[in-house]
Amino acid sequence: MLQIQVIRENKEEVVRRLAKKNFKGLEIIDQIVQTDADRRSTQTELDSLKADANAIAKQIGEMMKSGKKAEAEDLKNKSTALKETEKALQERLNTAEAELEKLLVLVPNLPADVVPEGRLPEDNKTVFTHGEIPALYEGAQPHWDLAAKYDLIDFELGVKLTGAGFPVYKGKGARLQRALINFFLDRATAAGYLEVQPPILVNADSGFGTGQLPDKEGQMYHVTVDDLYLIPTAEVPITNIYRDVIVKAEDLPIKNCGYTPCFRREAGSYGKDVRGLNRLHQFDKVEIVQIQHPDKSYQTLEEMREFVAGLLKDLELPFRTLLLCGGDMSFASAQTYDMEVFSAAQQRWLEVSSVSNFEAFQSNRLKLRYREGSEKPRLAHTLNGSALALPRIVAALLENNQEPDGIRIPKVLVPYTGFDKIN
RNA sequence: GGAGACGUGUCCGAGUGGUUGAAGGAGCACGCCUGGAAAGUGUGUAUACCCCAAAAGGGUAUCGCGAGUUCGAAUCUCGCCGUCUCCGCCA
Repeated sequence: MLQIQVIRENKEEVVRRLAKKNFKGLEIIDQIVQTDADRRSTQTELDSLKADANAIAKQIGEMMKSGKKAEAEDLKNKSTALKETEKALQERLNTAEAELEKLLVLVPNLPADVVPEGRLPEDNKTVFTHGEIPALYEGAQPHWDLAAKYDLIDFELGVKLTGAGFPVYKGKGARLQRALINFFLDRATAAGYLEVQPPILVNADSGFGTGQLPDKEGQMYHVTVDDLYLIPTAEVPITNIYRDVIVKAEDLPIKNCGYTPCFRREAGSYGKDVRGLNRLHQFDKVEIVQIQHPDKSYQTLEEMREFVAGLLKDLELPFRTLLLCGGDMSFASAQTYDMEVFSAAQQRWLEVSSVSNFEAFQSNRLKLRYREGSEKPRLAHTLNGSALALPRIVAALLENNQEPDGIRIPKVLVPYTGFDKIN
């Protein structure tokens, strides 16, 4: 959520920058400015009315003490009359505030200046590539066939237990999952991230805090009996740890990491995009989150990007880093890098990580602030990134490392898997 | 899940309808004191929004959250959330 002061004071600039994000509701900005003006004038009026009423109440109190009952009665009537106006104004203020919030929540974050123009994936800018695209032997298979061949993942069984998109990992397949999770967590910890194990169900306040609600309500599984949501990413509970918190400036950056399963309804997905591990309803991911001072958040974004790239290098996977264009970025992000690995049998790039700086967009919803000395609290910046999402990593590992006699495990993972070959 | 008790500021803790944003204490910050420290002592110590070009200053709201009663609520009523104790159940 953008800060109302920012919109109020820099309306032209906001409109201009939103255009890059392909935001079509520019008239919303006008409505916001107008609703805000109404809200403020109403509050001014209401506050002064309340001040009068408070003063009268105080006088009545003094009269009651000194026994001037009759005079107090007069004042009571006067105060009762004020209350009628007060009630109407209060309702108007409530309406204006609700309306303002409803509108503000519709406005996406402003993209950073370096974000390229464009609305399609083709407009994303490749800023880095690494590794050779492997030449596979004759008869190489896509990961879903390999998973069946070596009995690593049972998609059919998942359908029986739950439904499509909930695979069952077995044997070395399950072990590989565990190995990757541990490897990612160890690396994040070594990089200074504090590991946390958050709940994987969250309440509506948390969903709102990171921007999943109300914008993407349909993307989350909703446990209606208890009104809780299954998290689509650990970003939600981890970032919400800092909801309504004022941290000391010297404690920044705050670095947290965590492993959680993630749940996404993925309504509307179909075809080759969802084949095998490409898109699941439940998947595992290690997430890194930072709370940072506004002056340093872009430097931090680059560090996080480097960190994720380091993981992919160590896993010996060919990858590229994209700087997303305005139209392809998420609602809440100011700047996003996507990391994609090349899946050799499918001959396509698969997104395995998204690293973003949200600037103060999430903080504003979260009321996440930092304080410098004795100054007024100011909104902190939040950042997060996948480090990493497992299924597509597994897909690429299986496909790229397949050899006639089995699938080779990258060296860094062997201590975690306990085997160097799947056969 | 059932019964009961409770929920006050960074912390402890007073406060059952009338200048209470909230006594007192601790902690913290700054100053005095000291060779230095402790002790002592003085001052300060929430957040949001509104008015004001800004600062200064003023106003409103906030004692778990929300609604209500009242001229006036931390104090009374209702709902919700949470904590504790006992019972039940259980990994």
